[in-house]
Amino acid sequence: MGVRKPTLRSVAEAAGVSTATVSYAFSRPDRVSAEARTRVLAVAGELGYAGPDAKGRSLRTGRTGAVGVIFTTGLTYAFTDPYVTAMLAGLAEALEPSRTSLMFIPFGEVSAGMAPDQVRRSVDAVHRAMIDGAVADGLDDDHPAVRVLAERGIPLVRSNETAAGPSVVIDDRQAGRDVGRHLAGLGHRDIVALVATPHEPGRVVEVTEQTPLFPYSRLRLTGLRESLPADTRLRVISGGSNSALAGQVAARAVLRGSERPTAIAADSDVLAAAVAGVARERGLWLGAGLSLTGFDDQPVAAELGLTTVRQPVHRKGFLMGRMLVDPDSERGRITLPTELVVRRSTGPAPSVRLGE
Amino acid sequence: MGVRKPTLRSVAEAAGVSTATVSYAFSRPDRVSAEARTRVLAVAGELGYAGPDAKGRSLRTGRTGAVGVIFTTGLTYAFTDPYVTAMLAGLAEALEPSRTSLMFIPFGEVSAGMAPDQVRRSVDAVHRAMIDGAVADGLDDDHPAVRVLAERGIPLVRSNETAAGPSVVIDDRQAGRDVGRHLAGLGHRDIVALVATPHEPGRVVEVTEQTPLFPYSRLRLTGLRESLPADTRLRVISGGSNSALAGQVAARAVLRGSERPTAIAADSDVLAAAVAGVARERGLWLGAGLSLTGFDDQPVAAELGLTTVRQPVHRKGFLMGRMLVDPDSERGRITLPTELVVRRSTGPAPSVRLGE
DNA sequence: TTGTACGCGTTATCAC
DNA sequence: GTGATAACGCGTACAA
Repeated sequence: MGVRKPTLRSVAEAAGVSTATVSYAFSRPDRVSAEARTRVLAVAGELGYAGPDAKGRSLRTGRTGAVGVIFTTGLTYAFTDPYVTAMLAGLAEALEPSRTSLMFIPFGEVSAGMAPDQVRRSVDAVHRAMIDGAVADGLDDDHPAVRVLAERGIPLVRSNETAAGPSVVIDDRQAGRDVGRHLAGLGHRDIVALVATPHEPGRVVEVTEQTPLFPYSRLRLTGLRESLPADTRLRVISGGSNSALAGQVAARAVLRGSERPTAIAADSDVLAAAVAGVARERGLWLGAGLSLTGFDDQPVAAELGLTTVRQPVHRKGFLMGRMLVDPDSERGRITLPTELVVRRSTGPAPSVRLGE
Repeated sequence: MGVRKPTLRSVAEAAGVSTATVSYAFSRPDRVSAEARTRVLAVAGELGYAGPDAKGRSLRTGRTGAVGVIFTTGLTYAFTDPYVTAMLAGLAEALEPSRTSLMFIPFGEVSAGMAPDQVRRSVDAVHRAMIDGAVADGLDDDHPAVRVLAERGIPLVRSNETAAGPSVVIDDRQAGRDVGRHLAGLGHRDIVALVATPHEPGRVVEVTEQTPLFPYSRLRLTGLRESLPADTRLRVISGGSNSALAGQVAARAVLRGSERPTAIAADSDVLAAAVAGVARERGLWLGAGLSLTGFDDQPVAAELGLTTVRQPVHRKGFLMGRMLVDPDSERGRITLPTELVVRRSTGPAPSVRLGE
């Protein structure tokens, strides 16, 4: 006596109707007589049949009712990043009306010299994910995950400007220029750009041409460079992936010794907040001894009086979700506005530099 | 000429082999000769076949490679709650080795008088979710989501003590007693317990016997009551679901006028942090004019010098995940320890009360 | 309402 | 050791 789970077919047999009738009784009540329906439901109840199986249904319909989010940072980090959570909130809001679920797909950090076996396993995860569409932030066109999704024919919406295909973006290069112009206008000629790079935070690296960068960082740096006078000294460093720890170690390295810059342009408010903490330890006054900019304009920026670039993160997530779920929504690329919000963390560069 | 997506069968035909061979070529490389394998992969490449379809495979194997997380708070709120994100981080860590994905399933707030239609749609979402297992926090046994999962035969791990079945819990009642004993020992006899309730934050309600509470709140309140002397005045209020806003409105209501308590026991650090902010506005000194306790011991608690109950949230999530993916892991119920962390936000009750 | 192809792959079993 | 055969897995949609 197999006590196997009841199926739609077994219910149909027990109720003496066709499988189609059972299916309709559950999924399209109006397509079946009330009488037949109650009978089917009664039998189903007796047998402990809970309704059409999700896997069978999705095979048949070709849809899964879920949208994937590809993470390249490890979910543990992702959930602590306010940029990410804000975007997810917007995404969730867009999906809620259609009751579409969200699926989180962790993909290791490829560029950080991931072992081939690791890549393979990550690719497999993307391959196996039961999703109707996907969103991702900062994946270049040649990223394995992007390739796999394309092969599978799964629509992908990204939020980086380097993406070919549907995307919701900001003008990162222009934002970089805005920051550079602001700092240059205040007289800063020795600047450190602090970016996040895809590796475990804790180790400080000097960023060179060869260093793998997130697409947005590259664009912002381009903008930054363009807008700085030729005699500006610009160093680019990273303490690892976007986190307080990365900001701390980087700030400690930079603010120690005589090579201290007059301004630090951080690539996120999270990094900037960490720098602010270290600056305070060192007795540096933001906007005086050290100027500091962030990015995103998360709540922490206002709290700290941080000059930063405001971008509509929540809206970004919302629009990405809409592109996937709403067939009537705008296609192609949507560019959202950014705005430099000047607060008290930036000020005139110290006018006299010793040792020059 | 249908340009339909290639299937395993079409690849098999094109390569002149059986479907089994193609399947093995992708999923069990060792089960097929290297020669046949390369041929199959070559043909697959030509046809643009990306490998076995996830939906077909999952129907056949009965597995989806994902576990669900049931949310009753709206994803938008969830992502901003440090308790939730910490638990998710732990969960993600447990799932990562098996490359299991995480699926977020929003379920409206049932107890808050959800419309029947809403309930139905939420139930459907749980029904349709393609998951092998699920975790949930604070769902009672009679919650619709719990019922559906049981009917579907999907393993569920919860983190509330009221759960029958697998769970990872803390002793909430004991934690409540610890808080009560601490406050009573400091002489407090007029206490407000501030809890989260499942409704939109912003409106303050006095909690009565009939008010729907999260299971953990009920237990903590029981413990709190047990440990307070008989002459203690205890009021229980809520400003809505766990959030800064809920804490703010509740604190404003409570700290205004002559009915002000000498201590507030908040059910989370998030709520307590909000209370601390309002207290500061009112010129109340924590630990002197007003004593305040939190719950969870999130980083913010240490920052604010908040007396709170420490619970291993990350570990909770990790163990829940392990129970689902690791068949060798401990079954049944795991109880994790809590600890009252006394900081400067609690102090002796003002010795003389006016108006008594 | 019902009969019945069809969606796509997996895996035990068998034959060489 | 390799490859093929064929029986599933569960529901949906179209035609009758």
